[in-house]
Order: sequence, then structure tokens, then C-alpha cells
Amino acid sequence: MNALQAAISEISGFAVFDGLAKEKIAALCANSTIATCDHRDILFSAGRPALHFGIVLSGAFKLSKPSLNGEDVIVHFSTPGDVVGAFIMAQKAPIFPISATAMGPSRFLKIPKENYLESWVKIPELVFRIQNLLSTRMNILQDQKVMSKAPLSQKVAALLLSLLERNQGPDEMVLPLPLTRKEIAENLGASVESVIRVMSEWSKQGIIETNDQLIRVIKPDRIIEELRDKS
Amino acid sequence: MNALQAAISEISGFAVFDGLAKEKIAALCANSTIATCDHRDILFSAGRPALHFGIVLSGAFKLSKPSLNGEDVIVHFSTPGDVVGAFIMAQKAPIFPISATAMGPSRFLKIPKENYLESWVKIPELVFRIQNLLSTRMNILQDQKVMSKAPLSQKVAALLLSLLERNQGPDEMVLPLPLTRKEIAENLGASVESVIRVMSEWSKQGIIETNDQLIRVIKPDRIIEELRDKS
DNA sequence: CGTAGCCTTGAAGGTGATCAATGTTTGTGG
DNA sequence: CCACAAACATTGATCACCTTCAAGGCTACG
Repeated sequence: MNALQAAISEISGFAVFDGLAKEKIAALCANSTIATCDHRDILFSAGRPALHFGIVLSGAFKLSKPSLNGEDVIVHFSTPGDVVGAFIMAQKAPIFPISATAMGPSRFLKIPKENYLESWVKIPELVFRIQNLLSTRMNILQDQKVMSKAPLSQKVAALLLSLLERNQGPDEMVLPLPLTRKEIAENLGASVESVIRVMSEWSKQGIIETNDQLIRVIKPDRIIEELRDKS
Repeated sequence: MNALQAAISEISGFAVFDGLAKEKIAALCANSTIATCDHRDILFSAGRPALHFGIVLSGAFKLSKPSLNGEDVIVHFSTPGDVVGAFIMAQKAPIFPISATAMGPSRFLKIPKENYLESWVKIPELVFRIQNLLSTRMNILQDQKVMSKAPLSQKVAALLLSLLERNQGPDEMVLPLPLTRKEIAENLGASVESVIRVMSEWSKQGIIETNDQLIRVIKPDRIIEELRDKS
């Protein structure tokens, strides 16, 4: 359980637990385990019974759902501090509505759902923080929906900016997670080829720069400009 | 406050309050008011300070958000029993992220946000029910996102079926809210003309029938069939 | 060293947007 | 009660954006 102790120190820095004593956090995370994932490991699958929720410790996970035509659609990118599976608690026999897959080496704290029922929900402040995270996610979804009629370049621009906002790493202008063109396409509901056409144009113009699936934004203003009214 | 008493009887039938005593519900709704709206009345506007949340009593409201090009995008249709504005509670100085507009004559119970902080959050069961409603809404958004690459006819089909599911009225096969083609288009991120082309084809084939913005599904199987894999 | 996953580019084709014109219904004020 | 405006519904023609298909190159990894 030493690793668990370390994890608890780790998560005490996350916004959800801000201001809570370590002992309290430890109690909230009783019986939790740490899942260590490699690239493309599946944390949980859509349709499976959900016995735990949890928090992303490091790395990133993509949350996806199969579509009618068989392809997967990425619904959300989860980065450290994100609570995943918070909605399962409200149901009697909870089922994961989506699948979670690691993007690069990642770690996840698996918390039994009983903990939520027994201790988390008793702390109003905690309920608010969770709702805050969910609210953020709902807003991202809504904002993307609002852009459904916009040209692809604007969608890509909005996605990059939205991911940059979460950035807490050392380099302000590098996206906080490794992202392939395919994943961008799967998230925006576009084809890989179209995404590539948009982004290689930006690369040529020196607006962005990518190596090894890490995307660096060189000229953020140009990306923001992309979102301006083009009519 | 007689009207309020009546409203409380009304909402005691909604899923959120199932099993709660009338007195308790009355306490939860202390200082609430009833907003009576006509068609197209605006209940609240995106960007405005949010001092209350609430529950749809009757009629329906569309929740929308302006897009970059100025047009409004409908993010969600709220029907009786829906909790609207539940996410504002988690913030210090809450702002409505979306606008709510009445679709036909509708009524809404406005509950001060303080109530949530003081009494609602103290009842775990209530927290779960709220999260359940939010979860449903999140799932609808996610499901629509998953369909982003599907042809328009499938999106319309999915929308009709999803609205039929909420149906509690006398006629199983009539959508529970008045819906214009324009609103469908604004919700799906399509143009009115395209929606019309899809739906008039269905009308011709006797699959659906519309009078006065009430849509009746005559042959649900044909709509479901529309969602089958077309590859 | 071969496979798997990702990136890239070009050409062809389609779905749906846009534009324009007209009909219909609803609501409003003189 | 009529006239006029506003919102909604409809249909056709044109065009753009993006998808699909095809083919090839690159890198990582067993």
C-alpha cells in the first residue's frame, strides 16, 4: 500500500481535493487500487458493469464509444485530475457508457463505487467539485455541438485551444497529451485525411509544429484568428 | 402561494422527488416562484448571472447557445420533470452557459440556488437523482456526437426516437413537444431545407405525419430501420 | 525484417449547404 | 375584420466542402 500512499499525496494537489486533509483523502480512497497502463491499454469497456470510478493520475485516456458503422468516436480526452465514471454512481446496476483507453503510459486510481455512496456524497464541497468537473465536460460537449456547422479548420482550431487551456505542464504551448491525427479526426467526426490537410497547411505556415505526436502551437494568435467570423 | 402548493403536488410525481414527503418537497422549494411562459418567451439568457435553477412543470423549453456565425444552436430539449440549471450551483458566481426559450405555453418552477446549497445537497438520494438527470443529458449529447458522421436521415431518425422515449402523454407515438423543422435543423446542425427534404420524403411514404408542429410517428419500425447499418 | 500503426498526397464523387423564389400559417394593429 | 408582417414550410438549381478510395512512405517494435 505504499504506492497508494504516494498516489494520495499526488491527488491531494488536484482541484477536486483542494483544501482537504490527507487523512480525509485517504479515507475517501479506501480500498482503491492503482491501474498502470501502457499505450493503448483498455481501462474499461463500454457496456461492462461498472464497479468503480476514479481519477486520472498521469498520462491521458481517451473516452470513446462505438458508432453504428463500427468506428469508434472519441467523446472526451481525460487528463490528470479528471474524474472518470462519476455518473455511474447514480444507477443501481451501473454500466460504463463508454470505453477508456490509455494514450501513452498512464496511471489511474480506481476507487470502489461504494466509497462514493458512503463517504464522498456526505461532503457537500466534494459534490460541488465533482459537479464542477462534469459541468466542464458538459460544456466542452456543448461547445463542440455548437460548432457542428463550422468548417473543419475551425473545429480543429477550437480543439487545440481547448486542450491548451488545460495545460499545466512546463511548456505552455505544447498540448498536454500525445495526439494522433486519427484521434483528432475521431474526436471531431471527420476523416483523417481532412484533418491532415488542415494541419499540414498550418505546419507549412509555421503555425504549429509536431514531433512524435506532441503538438506545439507556435503562433496561437493565428489559431485564434481561425475562429473569427469568416463571413 | 396557493399556486406554489399546487405546483408542489405536481412535482411530487416527477422522478426526482419520487418517494419524498410533500412537506420535505415544500421545504426544498422554499421561496420558489412559478414562471408562466408563452411561446418564444425567454426564461433566461446565456451569459447572465444565475440566481436560480429549477424544474420544468409543463410544456417544453429549448436550451440554446449562439454560435460563432451568429445562429443559435439548440443544445437540448427540456420536457416536464427536467431539472434545468443544475450545474450552476458548483460555481461561486454562476453564469448561465445557455439560454432557455419556451416552446409553446410552458411553466417553470424557479428555485433559489441557495436552496440547493442548504437543503438539496444534504440528501444523498436527491444528489443521485440530479446526477441521474445530468447523466441522461450527457448521454444524449454523447450519442449525438457519435452520430456526427452519419447521414442526416439517421440523425433525424435518432432524434425522433430519442424524443419519443421520453413520452409520457396519452398518445405513445406523438412527440411530447411541438417541434418546427427549423428547430430540428438547429439541433442537428443542419439546414432547414435538408431536414425538410428528409422529412417530407417520410411524410410521402406515410412513415410520419405532422399537423401544427406536432409530429406523429406512424411506422416506428421504418424509423428504426433507418438507423440500421447502411453499408 | 516484416507487420502494424500512423502520416501524406492526389483524384473523383457525393451529401448537404446555400441561394432564390413562393406558398402557408400565425399573429398584430389599425 | 382586414391588411400586413413575421415565422414557418417547400421546392429546385448550383456549388463547396469533405469523404472516400487508392497508393505510397515513414517509424516503431516484435
